[in-house]
Amino acid sequence: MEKKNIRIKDIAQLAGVSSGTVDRVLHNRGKVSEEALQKVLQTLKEIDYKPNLIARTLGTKKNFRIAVIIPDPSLDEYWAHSELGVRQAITDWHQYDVQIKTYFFDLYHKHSFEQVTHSVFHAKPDGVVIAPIFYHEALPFLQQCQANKIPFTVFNTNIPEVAPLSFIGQNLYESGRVAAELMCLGNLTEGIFAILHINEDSVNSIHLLDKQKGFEEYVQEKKLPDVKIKVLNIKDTEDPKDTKGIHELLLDDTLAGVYVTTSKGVSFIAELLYQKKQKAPRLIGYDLLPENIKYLEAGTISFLINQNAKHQTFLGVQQLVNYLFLKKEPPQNNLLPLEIITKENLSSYLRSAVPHF
Amino acid sequence: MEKKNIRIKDIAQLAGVSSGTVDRVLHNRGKVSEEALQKVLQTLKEIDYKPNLIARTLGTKKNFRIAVIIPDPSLDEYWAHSELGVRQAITDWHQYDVQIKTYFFDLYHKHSFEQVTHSVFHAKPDGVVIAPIFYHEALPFLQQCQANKIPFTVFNTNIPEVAPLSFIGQNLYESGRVAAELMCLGNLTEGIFAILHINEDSVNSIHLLDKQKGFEEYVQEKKLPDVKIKVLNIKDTEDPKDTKGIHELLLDDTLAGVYVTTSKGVSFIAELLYQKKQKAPRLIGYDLLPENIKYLEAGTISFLINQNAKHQTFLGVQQLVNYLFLKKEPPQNNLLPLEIITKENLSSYLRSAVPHF
DNA sequence: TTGAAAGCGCTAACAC
DNA sequence: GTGTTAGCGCTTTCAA
Repeated sequence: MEKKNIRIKDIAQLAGVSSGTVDRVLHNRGKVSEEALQKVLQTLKEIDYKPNLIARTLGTKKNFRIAVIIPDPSLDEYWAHSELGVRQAITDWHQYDVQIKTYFFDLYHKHSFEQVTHSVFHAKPDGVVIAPIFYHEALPFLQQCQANKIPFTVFNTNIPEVAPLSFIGQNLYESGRVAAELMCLGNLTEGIFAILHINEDSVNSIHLLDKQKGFEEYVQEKKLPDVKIKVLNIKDTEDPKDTKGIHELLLDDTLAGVYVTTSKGVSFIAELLYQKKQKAPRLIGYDLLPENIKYLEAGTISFLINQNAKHQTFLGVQQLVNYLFLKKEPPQNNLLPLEIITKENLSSYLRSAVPHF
Repeated sequence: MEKKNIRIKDIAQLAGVSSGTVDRVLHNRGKVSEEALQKVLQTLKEIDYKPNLIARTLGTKKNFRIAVIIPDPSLDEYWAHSELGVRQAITDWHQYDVQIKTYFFDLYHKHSFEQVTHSVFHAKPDGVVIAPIFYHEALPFLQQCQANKIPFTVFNTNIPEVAPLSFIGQNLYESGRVAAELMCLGNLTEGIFAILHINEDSVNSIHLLDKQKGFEEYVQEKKLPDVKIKVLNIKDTEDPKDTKGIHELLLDDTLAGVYVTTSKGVSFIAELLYQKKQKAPRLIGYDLLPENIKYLEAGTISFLINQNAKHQTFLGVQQLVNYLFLKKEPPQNNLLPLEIITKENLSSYLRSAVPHF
């Protein structure tokens, strides 16, 4: 019963070679005679060898440098959360020889993204974690990484063409469906449902369309003849020209619900509704930003769908480091659950920390 | 910048003692002179030493044996999920010298619980993970563990008196509030709300009362004069005497919602509602049991609150092993989020696995 | 191409 | 009490 674990030494003994040779075979580092190779492969086939990852890590002195590329957190609450995930990872790994360096780019200027990726590439890190917001600019960079065998994990938005080590994110279409479902709850089945894309950095808009599509299709499937869906794009909430549509919308008595597809936008609407103190439409938004929490607790926002920026980022780094450090292959796709946050379950979410690994 | 990490060796050097002494101080194994102790403590205060957990693990040859005590999974779907968490942990740790043995007891017979705890205690494991369903029987056992310095983590239901290494579970009062909140959504504010405790093993009933209280208080706070709450206890769904009340209830036209506090009970109600094809009251239950999933997808069940048995159990084992193996103190309380599952976000939950550590 | 051996940071046994 | 030392399983260097 007390099966001792099989060690490289054991394999060496069984195969009649030295442990060095076994190691060379295991990592096909070459410099192994055909004969020795066969002997080792043979014994490997016969037994179930699982390397001791802990010992491996200790044996490898290599000090990794990994680069995390995200939007500047000081410009955006959502990305501020994301950065917390990096922070977490940094402190987690600090004591080992893993240096995690964060590179910020300006969410609103693709040029700054290009600059950042250039300097990252120049720094030749051992791995990259990236939120590839700007598709067209990210693509060549990631291809470069690929060519140079720099592994990378991608989160927030995927770029499947470059086959990242892993992708962490959510299914946005389903996210839209969930929002629609929550909107329809309790026979809220007539009037206007508004979909608001607020303060979208234009690059993001493609993804917001996925949410919109999910929302629309759900409503369509429900066959609600008395529901009208209205879509509004608001570039800048500071610009009266842009917000005029919103004010009109909110005055409409038949407005039954508002779905804001961006995390930062919903508190703007909540604020307006809160001020006007009118019969409030149901309001659904994203993420546990401080402002959003405030209005969720006040009851102005009915639901928040949690995109869990912190967790996404943390997982991205985690999986990359595990891969580099422990040679542990992560799952290729990590679609996180679409968490529904209400006034009553909010605190249970705020309490529970990001899982530590 | 390239601060090398501080090793025990470094501390020894700084304090002018040997690494053996430092180790003794760090783990207060005694056999250290007051003088040496002070010198080491002093340098420890001056620097920020973080042990290399990886090296520590490798250095400790001890092979741990840990016992997991849960209800027999073959008797109960909920606990079947729980066991999956143990399985996960077993495979995770198998290759290291951690032997995890599961002990099942009969959920419906406290005597079997006693028997199991006896044999566990007899086996003198290095640690225990337990779902202490039977409070009165669990208490003396855990006190025994305490006295014998066998660390233990507790999940599902807490026994704070014995100060477990950690507790993993949910806040049941809040859980009830969430259920009530979901029940009231969309102005479902008149008629009967039924709270059903179904197939409760009598020991569990105390905890179900927490849920009930949360539900009732939420409704009370909402001040809904047209809502009546009805509480039913159904011991055995096979017993016509017990189920008579249910059938009557379901015939009542003013029945607006049904909240089933146990994970196994809700599919029974769903089945009845499904058959009768009547104007369905809103149905809320617990957990992603196969039957429950079926009725959630069919629309008969509106919401499931996920208690995440698998994750709870997995975490329990995980934290104990981390403590034993890496000497990593877990957080004392782990109240997991109250996850709201609907038809539309279900698949996102089914997809996402238990986080691997 | 191969084997032997040092060493990663820590633990624990063993002399002194 | 204290310092020394031999591992833990793996990687990696260095002779042979």
